[in-house]
Order: sequence, then C-alpha cells, then structure tokens
Amino acid sequence: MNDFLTEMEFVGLTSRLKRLSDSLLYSTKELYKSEGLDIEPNWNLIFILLQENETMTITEISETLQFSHPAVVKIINKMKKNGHVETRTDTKDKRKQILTLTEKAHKQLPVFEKYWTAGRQTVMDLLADSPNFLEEFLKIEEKVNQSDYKERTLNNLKNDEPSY
Amino acid sequence: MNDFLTEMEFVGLTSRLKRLSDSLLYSTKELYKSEGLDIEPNWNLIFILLQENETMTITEISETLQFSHPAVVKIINKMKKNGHVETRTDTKDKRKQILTLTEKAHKQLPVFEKYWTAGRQTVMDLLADSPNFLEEFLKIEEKVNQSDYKERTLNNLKNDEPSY
DNA sequence: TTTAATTAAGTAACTGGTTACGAAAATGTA
DNA sequence: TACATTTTCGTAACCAGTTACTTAATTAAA
Repeated sequence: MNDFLTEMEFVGLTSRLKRLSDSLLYSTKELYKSEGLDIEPNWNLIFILLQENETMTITEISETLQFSHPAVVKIINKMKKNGHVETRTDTKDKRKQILTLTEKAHKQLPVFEKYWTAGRQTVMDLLADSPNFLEEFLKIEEKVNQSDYKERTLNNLKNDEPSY
Repeated sequence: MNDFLTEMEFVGLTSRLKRLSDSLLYSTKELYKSEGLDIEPNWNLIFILLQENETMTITEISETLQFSHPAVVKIINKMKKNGHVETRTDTKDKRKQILTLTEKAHKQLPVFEKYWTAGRQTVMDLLADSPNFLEEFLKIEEKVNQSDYKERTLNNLKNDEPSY
C-alpha cells in the first residue's frame, strides 16, 4: 500500500481511523443508493432500537447511541420525511416527543434486514484476520472514555517537561 | 460502559469507529485551542510533508495523504491565512501550485513539535494494552482497499440468496 | 498544427456529525 | 405559591470531509 499515514505509525492513527470510518460510511450510502433503498447508514440502529422498545424519545436515543441530541433530531427528521418514523407529543410531559416506527417501516423491515445481515457479514469478513480487533478496540474506547486525548496529552506535556 | 453499539457487535462497528475518530478530532481541536496554538488537527501531517520535501503541490499532498484534493485545498487555504504556508505558481506548469512552509512556520515548529510528541505519546498510551491493534487495523484497511464495503456486501447478498 | 484528451486546482453544494444558544415544560425549593 | 433550576427539544452556525462540476494548462494524436 505504501501509505504515508501508516509509516507515521502513532501520528497517523487518528487520520487512518477517520479514513476507514469515512470509507465505510460513503460505501454504505452508495450501496443503499445503488439498490434504490431510501434509507441511510445509522438508520438501522434506530430501527433496531424502535423495534425493541416500541417507543422512545429523542433524548433516550441520543443517550443510547451516545450521539448528541441534535444529531438524533436530524436523523429522525429525515426518517419522518421518508415516512419511517412518526412522532407525537407525550401527554404527561409535553416536552417529550414519542417516536414510533410507521406501518411503512414495519412492512419494509424484512427487506432492510436482508441488507443489514449482508452488511454484518461484511464486517465479519473484514475482521476475519483480526481476531483481537474488537476486544482491543474496546479497550481503547474505554481508555478514551476514562480520560480523553486532550487530558492525556496535557499530562504528557507536563511529565515530559525537563525538570531543571 | 454498557454500550448499545458494543452490544450490537458487528453492526455497531462503523459507528464506533466514527465515534472514536470524532472524539480524537474534537479533543485535539480543544487541546490546541486551550493552549492558544493557532493550528488544527491534521496540519501536523502537512507540516511534516513540507519539512521532508521542501515543496509539494496540492495533488501530491492529496495523493500522499489519500485525501480528496478539495480537502487539501481547504486545509492549505487555512494554513495560508494563518501564515504557515506560501504558494507560488509553477513556472514550468502553470496549473500547479508550489507549496512551501513560511519563515513563521519554521520558527514555530519546535513549539508544535512538543505537542505532537506528547500526542504521539498519548496514542502509544492508548494502544498500550492493545498490542495487536495496529497490525490488525492495517489488515482491515488493506481488505477494504482491495474490495470495499459496498462490493463485499453486494457479494454477500448474492451468495446468501436461497437457491431454489 | 489543430484538435481532443488529460491533468491540476478551485468552487459549490452536500453530509453527518459537533457545540452553543434559546424556548417551553417540568421539577425543586424558599 | 412563586421563583429558580433542570430537562427536553429545536435551531443555527460550524467543521472536516465528500462528490460533482468548471476552468485553465498541458499533452497526445489526427
């Protein structure tokens, strides 16, 4: 491959993560587009959540997916426009929007699921030669969660300062 | 952590990659901002390239980093505005823009390098308990490079079709 | 030598995420 | 009970990337 970012080792990792993440994202979009499916990447997560839980609010979804709530608002607006999700205001707490899957969504789910299954298979294939990947990736996530890049780097700066 | 995306295993991987990548990106931005450095994530890669090669063109950089060329144009424009990069038109081929680091950039490099070193240390720390990560990540990159998500998933769809 | 094809860079419009801010509703407290 | 605080959602502006398109310059070919 002769990849400059790979040569950079630790320096290039952030960009490589973004590159892979973007590549998967765009490729998924293209897949759905080329197959004429009117869904987008990530929607599967919300479909799954709303199937499992029947009804959820914006905040609940954003907490579950660890997305910011405006991100969820945007996704849900698109899904509403496509007729896959309906909202109604909670009568007990009028701040809350109750989200549910529409009849159309339920009808299309079996088709979507074919694609999600194939996609899951793809991820399994990609990981086939990397048996420790998921486990080690989780460790990194946990570390970042515990103390983020900024904090760690500031710490390293302090500690590496020459002590006159 | 009790992370829905982690529970989803293969389904959630794409989102987790994006989440980690974004987290590193935003954290790096915050770091630079809080420390009053007028640089941004990724610029280090271009600084390194221009240090090594003295002069480069937009296209050369975009090929080396495997970014789209408009992405590089945007980054370079910002770096020009900040006075870190200068451009001049190639006299032999007037389509090309020759990029070089400015005097200001060279002067500030030692300061920047302190931060980049600390950042590299952070990545090393994050990877400390994941000894196979880089190696296995590379394998995934190579696989995606060889046949992307869309192609693989379409293939899986074909193969998994029931054969009546 | 003229014309067609290719290459380099720039611009526009879009994407999926973010933070910051604001309004309305619910909750806690003096 | 009134007022302050918190929560929920929505909107705006931003960010770092993308694709699609355009223009200008170079190169290849008739």
